[in-house]
Order: sequence, then structure tokens, then C-alpha cells
Amino acid sequence: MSTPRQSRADRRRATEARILDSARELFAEKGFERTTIRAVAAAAGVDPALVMQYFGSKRKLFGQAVQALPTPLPTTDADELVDQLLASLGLKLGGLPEGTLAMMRSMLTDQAAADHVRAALGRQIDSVGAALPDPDHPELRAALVVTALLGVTIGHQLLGLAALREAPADHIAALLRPAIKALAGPSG
Amino acid sequence: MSTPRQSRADRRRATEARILDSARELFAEKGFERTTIRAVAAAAGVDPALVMQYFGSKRKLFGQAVQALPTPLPTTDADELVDQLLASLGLKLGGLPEGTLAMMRSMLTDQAAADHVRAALGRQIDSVGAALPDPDHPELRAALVVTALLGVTIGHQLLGLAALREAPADHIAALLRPAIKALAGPSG
DNA sequence: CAATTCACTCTACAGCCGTTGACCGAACTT
DNA sequence: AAGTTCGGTCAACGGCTGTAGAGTGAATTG
Repeated sequence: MSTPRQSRADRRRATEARILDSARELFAEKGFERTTIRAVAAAAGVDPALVMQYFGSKRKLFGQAVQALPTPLPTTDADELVDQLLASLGLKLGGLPEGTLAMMRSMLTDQAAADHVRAALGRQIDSVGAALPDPDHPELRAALVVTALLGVTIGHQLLGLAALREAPADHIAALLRPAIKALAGPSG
Repeated sequence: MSTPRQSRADRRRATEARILDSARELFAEKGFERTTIRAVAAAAGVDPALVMQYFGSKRKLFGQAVQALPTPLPTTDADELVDQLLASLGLKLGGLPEGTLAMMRSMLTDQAAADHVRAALGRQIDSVGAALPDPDHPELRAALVVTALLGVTIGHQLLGLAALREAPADHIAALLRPAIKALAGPSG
């Protein structure tokens, strides 16, 4: 056979992607500490040493597997701002990208993940604060908006609270909207 | 000397308390996984084997060190309800008891802690839902109230977001109150 | 004062972890 | 067809973990 069933580069790309997928899934399910390289390798049908060879270390694998939390581009329109925030925290559409879930799952026990999330939330708070009309304490109000939504996301995606899982996403969004507006400022 | 400087029972109680204090502190700071029995023992000035001897296992030590998340007794008065919720999540007064912090720190990566927190939040959601006037979806509204406050607490106590740390607690409470009322129902 | 209890320490085991380096065989190159 | 590259495996290391059991010496008891 002069034509191999699969080119070397193709195989390489495919297994690398398989490893990243398994890593994302396990990091999202168990967090950084409790996810072992051996488990990722087994889920990808591969030797643990290969994971090291491709990604260098568990930390670097984590870094490649997760994605940065998206910072929304807030508009000055309050309604649109609410929608963007809800979407960025996975409360609308099909949920968060798995890499983001992995990052959030690890943020309370892993220093690096905590730093990353803190920075991302800080950026989000800043931009939300800048987009608020101009009430008394825009920064604090923005922080409350973002962290309140973070809590709903945690309860929904990470803790799996029944009361939230059973509710349709746009229903949740509809109930949250007036509360967020109340937080954003007295003028609405 | 017929009078020992310290009775055996006293010493026992004292070191047991010292171990529990160290455990609470470390579990709150690092979570369940990253806290080692050796570290707890070292912080308490004691041999690791003694910790095992007194508490049986790391899991049981964790169980003794953390406390159940308090379930507030909600009144039918909305203002009082808000205050009770804020207090129960550490947003007023001197903050959460350390055992609760430890539990929250571990809730995203430890199955037992997750179950415990889920149950505690579920109870809180039920009682809050029962206390709401009677809007369209009391259970869902209650879940959103509780998880939103959970998020603020996480951002404040666990992530240490600057925008929240710098704000006085009663100021935060004042801003949150109208938002919670908006969540609780259209009637206020 | 002799005997016993018990708070506490020492030493060690077995298992899992991240990580490494030697190795193999199939895909490429010349 | 011979030589090289490289995706992938195998076996092993050192370190850290939770945990167990034997031992020690001071407080207690009779």
C-alpha cells in the first residue's frame, strides 16, 4: 500500500483534538485537582505519556482546554445589556462552552483558575459599570449585577438545582430582567 | 508533683479543638482536596496520626469541621426576609462562620460538599418560596433570589472581588434590597 | 508505690499522582 | 529500497497522600 489510510498530520490533529475534548469534559465535571492525566488519556484512548508529550504539563493542558470567559460588549441600552449578560453566563441558548464550565468548576480551589475568573469578571464589571446610566455607585452596582448572575449560573450549571433546571431559559431571563434593572439604577 | 499542670481531659479537649480550628481554616482556604491531613496536623502542632486517631478519616474530619449552612426562618414580611437572607449568606455583620466558608469553597469539586450545599440551598429555596406573597412562580423566583445572593457571596468572600470588598456591607445590602424585591414578585 | 490508662509520636506501607526516557512500528523522504 | 521522522506505547522514577500499628511517657487509679 502506498496510500496510508490516514496521513500522519491528520492522525496527529485528530488525537490532539480527542485529548482536548476529553480534558474539557473531565475538567468541567471534576475540576482541576480531581482530574488526572491518566483519566484524560484513558477517555481519549491514548497513553498518559502522550498527553504530556503534546501539552507539556497538566497545567498547560488545562490552559489549552479551557477558554477565556467572554467579556460582553455592553451597549448603553439597558435591555440589550441584560440580554448580553444573560447570554455570556449561559442562561440563554444552549449553555456555556465547556471550557468555561471547566474554568468555573475550578475557580474556588485552583489559584490560577481563580485569578483568571477574577480578571474576567473584573473586566466584565468595568464594562458594565461604564455602560450604566449614571447612578450613585456604578462600579458596585455593576459588580452586584455580574456576581448575582454568576450565582444563578452556578446554581443552574454547576450545582444543578432542580428549581432552576426545570425552568425554561427565557422564563428565567424574563424574571431576572426587572431585578437587574433595579440593580442597575433607580431610574431603570 | 501530685497536681499536673493540666488534666488529661483538658489537654484532650484543647488539642481536639486546635485540630478542628486548623482544619476549618485550611478547608476554607484551600478546599477539601488541596487540604492535607499532614498540613492540618502541622498547623495544630500535632502528629498526623493523631488526627486520624481522633477523627477516623479525612472525610469525617471535614464533616466535623464544617457546619451546616443555616436555613433562615423567613417571615412573610419582605423587608425582614431580605435581611435574613443577607445575613445568612454573610453579607451583613462579620461574615460567614468559617465552617460554612469551607463548605462553600469545596462545593464545586467535592461530591459530598455539593450534595450538602444543594440540600441546604434547596431547603432555603423552599422556605423562601413559601414566604413569597403569591406571584406566578414562587419556587423559581425563590431559587433566583437565593442563587443570586449566593453569587454575590462567592464574589465577595471566596473570589475577593475588589469592587465588593471595598464596599461597606450595609451599602451592598441597600443596593440589593430593591433587586430582591423585584425578583420576589411584581407587587413588591 | 505499683499498675494501668491514654494522649501522643514514630515508622512505615500501599496506592496514586505528574512526569520522564527508552523504545517500537508505521508514515514519510531521498 | 534504505534511512529518517514521528505518532504512539511501555515501564519506571520519586514524591505525596491517607492510613495503620507499635511504641513511649506522663497522668491517673488502686
